[in-house]
Amino acid sequence: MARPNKRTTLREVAEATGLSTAAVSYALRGKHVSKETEQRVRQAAADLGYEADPIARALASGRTSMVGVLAGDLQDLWQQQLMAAIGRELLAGDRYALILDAGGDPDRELVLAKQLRDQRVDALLVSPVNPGADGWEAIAEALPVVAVGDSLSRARTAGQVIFDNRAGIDAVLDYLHGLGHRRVTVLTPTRPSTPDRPADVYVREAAGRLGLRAELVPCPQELGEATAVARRVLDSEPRPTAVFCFSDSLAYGVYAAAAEAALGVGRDVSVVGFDDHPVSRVLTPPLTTVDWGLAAIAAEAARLTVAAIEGKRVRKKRVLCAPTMSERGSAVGV
Amino acid sequence: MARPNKRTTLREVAEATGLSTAAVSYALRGKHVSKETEQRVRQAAADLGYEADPIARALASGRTSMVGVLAGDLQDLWQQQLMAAIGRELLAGDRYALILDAGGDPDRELVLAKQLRDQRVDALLVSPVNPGADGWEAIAEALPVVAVGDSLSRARTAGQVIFDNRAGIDAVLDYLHGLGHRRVTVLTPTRPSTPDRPADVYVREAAGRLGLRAELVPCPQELGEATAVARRVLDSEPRPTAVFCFSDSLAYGVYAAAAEAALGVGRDVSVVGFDDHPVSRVLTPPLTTVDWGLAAIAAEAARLTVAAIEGKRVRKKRVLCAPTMSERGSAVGV
DNA sequence: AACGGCTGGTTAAGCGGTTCACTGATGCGG
DNA sequence: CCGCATCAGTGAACCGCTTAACCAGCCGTT
Repeated sequence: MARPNKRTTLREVAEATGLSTAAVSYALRGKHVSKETEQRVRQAAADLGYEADPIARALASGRTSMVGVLAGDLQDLWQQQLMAAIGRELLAGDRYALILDAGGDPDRELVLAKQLRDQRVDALLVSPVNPGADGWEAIAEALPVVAVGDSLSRARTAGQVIFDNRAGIDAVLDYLHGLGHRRVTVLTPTRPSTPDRPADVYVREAAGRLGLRAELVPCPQELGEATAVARRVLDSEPRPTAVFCFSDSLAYGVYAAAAEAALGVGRDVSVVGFDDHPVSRVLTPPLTTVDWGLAAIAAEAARLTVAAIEGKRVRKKRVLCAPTMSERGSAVGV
Repeated sequence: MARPNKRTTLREVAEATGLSTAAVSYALRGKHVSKETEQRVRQAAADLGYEADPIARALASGRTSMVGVLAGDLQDLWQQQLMAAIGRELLAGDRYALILDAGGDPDRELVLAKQLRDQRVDALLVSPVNPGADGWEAIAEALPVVAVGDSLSRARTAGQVIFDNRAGIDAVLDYLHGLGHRRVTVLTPTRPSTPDRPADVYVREAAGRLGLRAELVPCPQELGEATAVARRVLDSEPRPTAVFCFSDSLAYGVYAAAAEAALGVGRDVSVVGFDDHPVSRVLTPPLTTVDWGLAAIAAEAARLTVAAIEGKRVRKKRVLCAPTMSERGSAVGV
């Protein structure tokens, strides 16, 4: 009763055409009716300016045409880019992205996921998020879940777009090792409750293999806080010769801290990022980073999600994204 | 019928307590029932794990607890930031942001606004968007519209958060003039169908007043395209001594183009931005820009929106954001 | 004693679609 | 010419919640 705005309803179209509401409903979705009445109904609907109410439709059919998108941390600029791209991609397919931001808090992810499920979204697209916790099962049971992220998730999903993190990490550490670096600090996103992420393990393994000292330091994505952490890292004795950041956002913090300390990035300290955000190439020196192909990721994620909703069986439920090193000027030999 | 997942329904709670569904409905919203039954119902609901279905509720009540947010162009990094902030802000008030991106296409804005209306969002929050076109009236009639943007909109709105664009533009051009610049190129977002935006007018007026030559050049926000445009600007003869960009994203394009041409920003050409995106301070030299106070904007926008939904009368329906020049190293005297 | 006014609750009518089960024609092979 | 499948279309039961309208007590008035 809240909004007494008179939308034209299905019933009115039915009356106008002298058909039953059922017939109209079918006709508008091109099912089960003769070509002729379909045309008649379409015409009448257009004349009356009828458009189906998504809410009513959702209640009756159980479908909403909304996809819940759960972002791990929208402070991360790259994730902002990804969300924007996913939103566009879904909209192109006449679906809406309901984007929620866990703000880097792993405990929050599940709560938000449940909220999205209660909103009756048709599917859930979780982006860099850790679906390791219990409770995800219950959600995956209720609706298709597509995961975009670091590592293969053993949870049941309708699809996964995976960054081959091990390959990316190996590539970067190999690269740094080749340049002669032996003391590397690795800035990782803060994720208090998940101490043993695969990424951390990959780093340790690669470091062991290469015989270099890699110190893992958790770091918030927000620039101010990242700068503060980077400040401490650059102040530490002995100073690492290189800093490897798990996201370009974190690398920006290192640039800021280095500038404050009058240290030259690419001269006094090497920096490598992990995303290839557009602005990274604008920095001085341009940030050497790892490109995952954001556009493709967004497209694949959307494709898998839509396929899952429509119940189509997809050829590849798992898409592996290979890393490409964008070698620029921020990392040099010691 | 689509999802046969058995949620607990209101009816089940009613049966469990021996009350009518109406009583339960009232009780859970703390209305019209005795303290005692309210407790009893709450308990039963908790025991059964009942949570109201938002869709059914929306259909019956006409309220969805979703706010439609229309972004003018999510290629702009600052708008990404703004959307993220608005999303957080609304979520904190138990509302969801349904964010759609017009991608810089003014013709698209109205279409998307209508889609949001049809989704029965409780309110519409339009961010840097031009609600000048016809058709907005019809939307404002159907639901409260809050505008965040450059200029005072004469359209009926439930609230406005306005960047005092004239003040910002004056400040920048005064500043550049004071530094001795007389030939300035102004990069403005592309908005084909709105040739006479207030901002353009402000620029012309200020330029006239100060006696400096200001050339307006439209430019897409996407970095690659912005770089291309900037390239042409920097190649032109005579080269402008300063480039004033209507968003920091555009300024990044100028940085990129300048680097290619081996021109030093702040040496061979001055650059001023218009947003103060976090990374702007990380560039070399740090970008001189105009800060509007993003956090406050997001908070005010959310406040106005929520107030409008709840029908509260607000004290200030119009919030004017004053610009602050963040004077850094990218603009210097000629 | 009759009356009016709470209080705490019930009944039932929606909200605007979807979809299942069913009916009346029509077409068609045998 | 009959039985049977097919096609178009209808009726009505939902989907799960909100809310206007009504009702039965109970208490305090005049």
